[in-house]
Amino acid sequence: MTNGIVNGTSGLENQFASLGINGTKSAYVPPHMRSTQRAASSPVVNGSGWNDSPRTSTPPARGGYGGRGGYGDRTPSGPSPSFGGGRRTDSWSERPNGYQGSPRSDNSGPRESFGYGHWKDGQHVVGARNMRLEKELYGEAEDPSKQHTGINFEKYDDIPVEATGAGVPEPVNAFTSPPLDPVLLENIGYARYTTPTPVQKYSVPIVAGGRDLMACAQTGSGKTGGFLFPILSASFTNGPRAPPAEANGAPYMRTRKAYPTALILAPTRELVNQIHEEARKFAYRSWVRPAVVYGGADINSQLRLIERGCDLLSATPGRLVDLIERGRISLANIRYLVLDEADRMLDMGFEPQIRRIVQEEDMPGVHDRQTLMFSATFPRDIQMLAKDFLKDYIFLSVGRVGSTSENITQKVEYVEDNDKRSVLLDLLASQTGGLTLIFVETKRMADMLSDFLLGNQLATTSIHGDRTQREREMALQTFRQGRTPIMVATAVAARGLDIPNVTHVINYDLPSDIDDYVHRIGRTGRAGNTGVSTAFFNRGNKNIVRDLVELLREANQEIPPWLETVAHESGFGGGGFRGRGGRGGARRGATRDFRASGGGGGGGFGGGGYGGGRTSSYGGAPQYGSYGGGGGYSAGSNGGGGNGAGWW
DNA sequence: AAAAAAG
Repeated sequence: MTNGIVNGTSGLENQFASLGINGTKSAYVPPHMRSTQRAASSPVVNGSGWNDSPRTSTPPARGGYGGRGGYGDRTPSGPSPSFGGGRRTDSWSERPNGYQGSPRSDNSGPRESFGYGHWKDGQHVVGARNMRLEKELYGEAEDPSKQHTGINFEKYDDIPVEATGAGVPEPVNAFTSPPLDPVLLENIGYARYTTPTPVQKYSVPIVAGGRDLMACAQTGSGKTGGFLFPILSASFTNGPRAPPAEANGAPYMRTRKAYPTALILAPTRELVNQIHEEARKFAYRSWVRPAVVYGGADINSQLRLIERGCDLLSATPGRLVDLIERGRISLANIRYLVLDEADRMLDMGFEPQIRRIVQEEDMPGVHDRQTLMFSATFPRDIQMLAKDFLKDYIFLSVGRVGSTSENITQKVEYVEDNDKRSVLLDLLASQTGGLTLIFVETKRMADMLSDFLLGNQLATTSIHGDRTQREREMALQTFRQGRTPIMVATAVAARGLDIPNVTHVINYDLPSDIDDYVHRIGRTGRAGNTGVSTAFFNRGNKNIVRDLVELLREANQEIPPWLETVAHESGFGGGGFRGRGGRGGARRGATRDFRASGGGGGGGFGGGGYGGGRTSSYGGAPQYGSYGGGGGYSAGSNGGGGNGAGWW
């Protein structure tokens, strides 16, 4: 049994492997060689007779799906309203009830059925290709808003990974079958993902091995794929699970209740929407019907949609509870529970709702499901809370432990409240291209500031919780498209949103919690791209200054001397009480497996299985060795601007 | 103290 493994994905053994020295592992392909080699000869898919399927960086042309049979009917007819009877068997449960998976969401005519698969007689019947749908899901090869190119693979392989817990499996180094289902590999190819990110390399075998997971990974590091890939892969292979018989014995087909097998919870509506869109990409042509529910939108249309298929459900907590109360969704069939932005989901505002959904409805217990938690930050007290929902989990930490990405150049400027507007205008005037996201602390300030910017002929939109859902989604859309390249936002946009081409995040108001800061600036510098963040700091922000300085130091950022002085002077005073009971002096930022640092002292470890895992930091290959200047932001504003320590 | 999440 391995109690703890510590690995860097560019560790020595991998370098040896690339030289052919280590014959036992799959050959390591240097990052810069991967796409070319793949396009030239090496098929991604192997081990299941799919080697003849062409794979290039673009989806194969129609008909290029030249695989073999074995998936049964792949005729263009796709699923028709006629199937649905008959008996099936599957490896998840044996129920002679003729259940064939979710109702079709493609019952509007044969042509519309293209792109949707089904499960029949223990076989995954993959739907025919649907070029219109593919275009919608994956975009054009040239459309940058639909894809994640620019991924800095060189940097990915310098990212240290730390996995602790009993029996950590070896990471995978490529998208291959096994362990991934061939249908999923096809979809990954359509989405033009070529190499798993570090979090995916680990999460795939961990989830495939039936383990629970607490994953702490940098923003923009592929967390969504980290849970969607293993869940969808297993779902494709295992087929649907028949819903349990209702207590009243009524045949389930007569109820209009949905029985998802995977549930993904996230803290904002927009994030849930984004996850759902990713799920649609990777569930393409399979039997799995992704669905999404969240508040602020018409519930009846959501009800109609989940009636047409709801196998993998992305939801915000409030609307989900509503639908459970209405008897339209049951969690009795859940196999996989995912908490995205898990530290937020278990924070004061959400924890009671989460507890209700997970523990007080009909969801299978912790031993009868797999639970996965993901976040960029994972404070120790939240980890302790999280153990209620996990069993003998593996803790995964990707990236500089508990710190932010060096892809982001972080600047801090001293700006009095009264000067913020004019400094902001100067800052925006010096912008060149790219999108700018401006964070403020209150909804009212978001309105006022966006009005102010609009009054200065700057194409600006805003997003916050008092705007209608329609307005929120429109704001996000015009921002993404660059029609309003400036967006003023509250915390609603701080987490998880993946908006390509955000080059600048401005903390017009600093948050009081350093983790909020980490998530906010994580809206830029995504997927290996670089970005800039600027924070306006003044005496009102003393409460965050020590954590901020510490964070900047860990991320190898320049620290303005005056800021260091302030941090020093605030001593014990600033921090102190954080309003979140119990957190007290718990060190923030340094996100480690709390089990490894004496966490057992407080009441033992729930699962009981954790023997002696240890955490040690990865000290091997030079991390971010090539990161040099950062591109012209180094000498700038921070030091000079006359912000002496005398202010304090 | 504020934001988010049900209506």
